[in-house]
Amino acid sequence: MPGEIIRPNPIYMQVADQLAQAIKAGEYEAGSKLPSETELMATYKISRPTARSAVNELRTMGLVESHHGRGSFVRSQAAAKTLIPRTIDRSGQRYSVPELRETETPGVTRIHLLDVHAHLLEQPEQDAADAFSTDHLMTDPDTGTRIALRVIIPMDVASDVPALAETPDADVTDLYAMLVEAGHKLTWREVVTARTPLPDERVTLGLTDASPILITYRVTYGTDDRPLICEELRTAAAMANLVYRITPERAPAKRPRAKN
Amino acid sequence: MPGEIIRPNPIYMQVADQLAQAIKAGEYEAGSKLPSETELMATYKISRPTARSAVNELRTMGLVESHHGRGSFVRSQAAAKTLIPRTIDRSGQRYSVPELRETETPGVTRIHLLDVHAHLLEQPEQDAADAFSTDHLMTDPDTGTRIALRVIIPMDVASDVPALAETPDADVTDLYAMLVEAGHKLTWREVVTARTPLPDERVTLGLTDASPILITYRVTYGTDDRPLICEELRTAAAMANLVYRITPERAPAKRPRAKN
DNA sequence: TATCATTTGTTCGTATGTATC
DNA sequence: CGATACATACGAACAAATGAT
Repeated sequence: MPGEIIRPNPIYMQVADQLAQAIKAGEYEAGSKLPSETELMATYKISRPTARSAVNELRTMGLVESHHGRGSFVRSQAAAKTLIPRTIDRSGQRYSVPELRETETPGVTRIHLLDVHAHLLEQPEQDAADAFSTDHLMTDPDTGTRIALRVIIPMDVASDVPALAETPDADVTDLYAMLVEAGHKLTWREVVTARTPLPDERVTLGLTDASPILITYRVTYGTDDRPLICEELRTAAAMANLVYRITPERAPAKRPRAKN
Repeated sequence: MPGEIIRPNPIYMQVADQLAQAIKAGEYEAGSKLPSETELMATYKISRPTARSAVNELRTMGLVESHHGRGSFVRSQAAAKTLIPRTIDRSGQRYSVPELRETETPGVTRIHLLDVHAHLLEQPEQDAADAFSTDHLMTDPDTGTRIALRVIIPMDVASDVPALAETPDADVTDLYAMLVEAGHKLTWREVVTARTPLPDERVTLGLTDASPILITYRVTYGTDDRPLICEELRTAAAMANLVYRITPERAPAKRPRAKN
């Protein structure tokens, strides 16, 4: 039994803990109002900064959301979420992805590959290659959920498949078709992570708080398992979930992809 | 052009923004020390609470981590992460999942189905059914990353397949085998989300901060697309990523699974 | 329409505790 | 031991959004 912390937890943590447990236990219904900061001050005999810190904890835990001038409200635990299917449909030699409503016309820029993309596209670390980068912004018409999609096409791939260089902002489905046209046999792998959004991501995704965003990197591999293009999708985890269909593979743990 | 916000952003946000951009631009190397709160107070002519708020933003964004008495340090952006393959291997009639090192002997409890699980397992909302719940805790021996896995087996499924009720804490691979033995033809679908950990999750996953955790719900479907069991996996997104292999489907967007 | 009380958001000041070097 | 640095906590004031009067 190694050194447990004897000193009691900070007050704001204790308060946050009690409120969190009460919420999880259903003592506050979804959508109902949390006690105001003034009320918390009274019931727990604490100062306002402490009360604020406690509520702040609940906010970063995603349990409540606060509204200026109104109060803090319990988030519904199972809110209606946009389900984003991460599947690919096949019809003959054409591969299509589930459609998403495009909000703006995509913008194409020429960039140096960042570390993450360079690693996924198996580019040499130093002297990272140039690439086309296309930013799409989609919106779910039902829920208003925004989804950002960035498509990365390395220059060397664009050289081999000139159609890509002409319309790097085409639909992903069409990009796949161009690669097939160029004689590639396509396979896909996707890596999923999550993090708290950066300030500019909050703006583009229309987020009001710092709750986590889901990020997926989908890499398209061509002949000889050569990585061709990378799609990076970002969306608020509280608004949308990803859905995968898992198909059993015959090969025994093919390409486990050694650690970074 | 509707009302853009003219009022400048809060000071602490502006400071956090500038620091965040500097970090992203590589002006602070990974592992290097951020200016101390006192320095921030001087350079930006702000008070201590404001400086603290700015650093706090960077902390919840996962860009820095603070150490009592030492300072705040820039997190390495591309830390070595455990890659968790979410694939299923097939060998004859046996389906196996990639192995994870078990840390503790799993504990089995009997529970009422929670809303999320009930929804995924398509149980009636009211009078939610009972279920076996098994908690596994795994650790990546290389990185020390902890992974929590919970397996949910509804009672009605356990009744139909008595082997499940006997050893609900068996390896998932064996659970699949029991279902196949009972005559089921298995398919899988997985839903991925993310959120900030609750206090107790921080303890079980050994987290020091409030950075996001990845959560996946894998549902195993049997004959007639009947949902049988649900696996819930949780791990820190900063420590581990999920890897999927995407196999094109012939059917056109089969079962889009209407929104919640 | 205007006013007012309530509530959260931001910012300052100050003090003390505690870990690190 | 002392200097530095972050963590916690209190008090105070004003701003801004909201909803009711």
